[in-house]
Amino acid sequence: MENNKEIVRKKMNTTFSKVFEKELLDEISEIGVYKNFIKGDTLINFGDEMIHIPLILNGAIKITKEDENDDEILLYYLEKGDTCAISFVNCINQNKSVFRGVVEKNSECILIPVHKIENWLINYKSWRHFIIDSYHFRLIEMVETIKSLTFMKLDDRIQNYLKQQVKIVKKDTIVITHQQIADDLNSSRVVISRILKKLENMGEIVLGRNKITVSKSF
DNA sequence: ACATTAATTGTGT
DNA sequence: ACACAATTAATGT
Repeated sequence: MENNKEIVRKKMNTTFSKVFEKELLDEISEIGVYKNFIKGDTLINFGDEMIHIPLILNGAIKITKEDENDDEILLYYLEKGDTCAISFVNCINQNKSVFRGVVEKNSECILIPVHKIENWLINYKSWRHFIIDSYHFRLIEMVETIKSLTFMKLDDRIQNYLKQQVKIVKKDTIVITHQQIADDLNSSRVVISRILKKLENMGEIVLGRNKITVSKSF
């Protein structure tokens, strides 16, 4: 694949040109592998060895963790310009992944072999910043999530969830069932249905089978 | 066009 | 939480 290099370079320039310095961009085009993932693909699973770090060009990846009763907890989504910060820990100590990453929306990624990661931390300021920022952002986001878990009513959690989805698909119509929402928020379908109905009556959203349309002001 | 069926959503207890 | 009713989409005839 000789033109892989070209693709990587072009893609990097559109999404990451502001983030990384020239030399690093060069290295990435040398070594990165461009990959396309479609919805439903599993990027990384529990126990998998981390051999690559993904840089997300677009689309969305859903990151989950399994709890004791092996149901999944939704941690966060990776979107354009993101990377899986948590996975760096795994790489650096050669650990297996504790998380699962499933493609939520067709995504383009550039895969970076892990052995480069550490060198770049030393050699490139922009890389350091990228990683640390990424960590910082995740941390903030997780704090928000915890806050919403402990303090916020399910009503608000659903609203947050919907906002998130709207952002991901960039449309105001989400294709999803109540059951799936319930799974993501660790609630039950009936409760979700009731709250969604309430939101519909308040004019915030319009419900349809397998879809939810949020109003403009949402 | 109509009937059947399965999946999703709504509601009362 | 459960059970059941109602609605919707898909499929076959």
